[in-house]
Amino acid sequence: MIAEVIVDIAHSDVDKVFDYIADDDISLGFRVEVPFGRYRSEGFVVAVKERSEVDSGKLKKIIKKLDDFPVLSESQLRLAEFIKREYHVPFASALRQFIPSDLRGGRVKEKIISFAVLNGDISPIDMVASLRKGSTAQANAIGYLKGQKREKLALLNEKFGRGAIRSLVEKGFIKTFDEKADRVPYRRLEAYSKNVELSDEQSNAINSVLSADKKISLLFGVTGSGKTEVYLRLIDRYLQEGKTAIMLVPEIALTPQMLGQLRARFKDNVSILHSGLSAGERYDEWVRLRTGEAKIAIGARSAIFAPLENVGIIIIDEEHDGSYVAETSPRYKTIDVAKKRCEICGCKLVLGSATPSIESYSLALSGEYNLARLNRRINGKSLPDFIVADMRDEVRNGNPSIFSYRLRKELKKCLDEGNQAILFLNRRGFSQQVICRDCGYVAKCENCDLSLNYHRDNDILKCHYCNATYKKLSACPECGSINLNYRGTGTQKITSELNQLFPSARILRMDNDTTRNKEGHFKILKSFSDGEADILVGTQMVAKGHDFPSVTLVGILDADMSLYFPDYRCSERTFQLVTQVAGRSGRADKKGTVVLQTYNPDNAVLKFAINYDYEGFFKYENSIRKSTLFPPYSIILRVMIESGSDEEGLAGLKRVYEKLLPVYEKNKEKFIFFNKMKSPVKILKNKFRYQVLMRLTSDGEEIKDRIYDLALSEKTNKVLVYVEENPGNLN
DNA sequence: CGCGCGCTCGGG
DNA sequence: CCGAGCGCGCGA
Repeated sequence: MIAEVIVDIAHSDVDKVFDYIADDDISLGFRVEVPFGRYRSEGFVVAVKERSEVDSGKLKKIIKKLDDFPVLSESQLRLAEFIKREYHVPFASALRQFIPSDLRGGRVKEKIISFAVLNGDISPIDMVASLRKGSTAQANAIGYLKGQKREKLALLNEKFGRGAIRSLVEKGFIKTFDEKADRVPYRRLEAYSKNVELSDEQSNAINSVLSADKKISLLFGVTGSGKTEVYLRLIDRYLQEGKTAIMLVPEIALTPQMLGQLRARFKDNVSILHSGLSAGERYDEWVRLRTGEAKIAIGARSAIFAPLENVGIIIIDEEHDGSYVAETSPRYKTIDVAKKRCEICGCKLVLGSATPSIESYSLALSGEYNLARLNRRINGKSLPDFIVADMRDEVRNGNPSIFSYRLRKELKKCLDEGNQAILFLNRRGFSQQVICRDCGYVAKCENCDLSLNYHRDNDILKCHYCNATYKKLSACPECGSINLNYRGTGTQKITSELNQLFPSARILRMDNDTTRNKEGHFKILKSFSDGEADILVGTQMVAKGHDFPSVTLVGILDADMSLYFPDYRCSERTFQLVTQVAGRSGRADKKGTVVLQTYNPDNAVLKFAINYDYEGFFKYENSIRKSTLFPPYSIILRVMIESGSDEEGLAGLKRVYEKLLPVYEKNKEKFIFFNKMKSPVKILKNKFRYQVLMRLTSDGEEIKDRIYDLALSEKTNKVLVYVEENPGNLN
């Protein structure tokens, strides 16, 4: 028999099928070790057949199977083919997504633990009596084991000494046995079960998803409307039909509460895939899914590759979240992969959000998706009220602080009443835009209507989309003020100012610095949830999905920050962030308040957010995208050229540009923009970076594929070339 | 990806 | 004449 093998080398030169002679026990999906060139390589069997077209003299035998089961199913293989095609990566890169990374190279296997029990045929009293005088360690060990059924051998060795234990084993007093360890993560989570009475809206939403003839539903529910319960019911429903389920959440939302809720409901049926797991835990969870022992996979974006068969439903919570787009190769879009998986498996897909992406809502309105709504919070609670603090007034009134008068007042009230507050600092990366502290004016590009970035190195303002440059402003063109702000504030500064304003308040800080270690943000959230602090100060990560019943105040310190970020999605992101973070306030029986600090209280996006007017926002933003030709009304393509050497990088840029130029020349009507340039952040991680930036009309799919192929063919050892589609930033 | 082959260039 | 350096094609 012949096996078609993809060697596990992610390189375009070897990205093709190689035939090997295989034994009968090998079938599609097995990992195998094969002779390759003058070395050996791991590989994936992607097909088996009777005969090969290759000269029989060239054919070699598979050395061995690497696992005793196939690691990939047919449907997973088809999904891998989609990843390869869609994102132009070698087959091996696509296949690697489906297995725990430590499986490669045989780095993980099942964990075996040795246990010991007393030999039940001999009475412990006789054992002790037969010991030589002075064998206290052995006697103690017998005494210890008498009280319990079994104990880990490693622990006994540590407690009583390796010699004593070995001696007891030799005498036959202790018997040992091996057992496969359960590395089930989060086993000790408190079962956290909430009121499970369904509202009419929730029942309707569930029925709508189940009965719709469309495979994909958008579940559009305001914050606190009980989307999670809808997900759980849907999963339960498919489980009862004997099917399996995948639930994706943003990495940051994998909180103890959420995991606890799933464990409480589905017990060992749920498998948690999380970046905080050890390699062994990840492997075990993967095995539990693959063998059918667990039927629900929950995790961040990579859980879309979970080894489940017979999938009934895939749920993507907070579907608008940026973490669903992979930032490293393969740069897959989780929603697109999920759609493909649904197509292959014939299952349902539910996209849930309080603030759907412009793209998703467009598709729901056009009838591509079924639209299910949850318009009210559960238990009839109203959404929190917004108080807008105009920071221009604060500056005028001589308040230089980060905190407006209104925010201080509300904070004091909140603390006095014994409630909790969240302060949200809206910072993505570091602020490079220019804002007038007197009138709120922000410098924008004349061609693109996007905010300009300040470049410290040559002291200019630059548009990252069209490369236009402007002189640095010395005074505000609107009001003439010289009070221009070129930078933002950090969470530390806020924390220390808070300490002075409210010396007795207990403050927790949550940002990239404080959550670096493994379960850092779990700990912070748990501690806040347990009431160990009064105020939580943080960046984006405090915004998502958390449920803290005692929080009655949310402060948004600088709502403008993301509003003028140089990205076509900045309005969308701002609307989403303000809505999400506001949704943390007043979730239980206490009324919530949100103080929103801004230099632009009249800004349309903020006004829509304050009035909880998603529909209004959508119409506004959608028409801007349409008229300025930004996604979903165009495709932005960015070919990145990176090299350790500036000359090589520049040469690479020239090669790529010259390759692409004819495509542009011949298809000008499909291009909105086409140019080569230095990347805005020219040196990153010691690499010189250049780019060809393009915007294609939305019917430019075939051109897109050609650009991928032409650009990637210019990749060399020294010059890295990759393509980004609608990139999240243009650094 | 890692390798070996063969071509080229430059030094001696 | 020889060795180093590089581009290329191969692997089943």
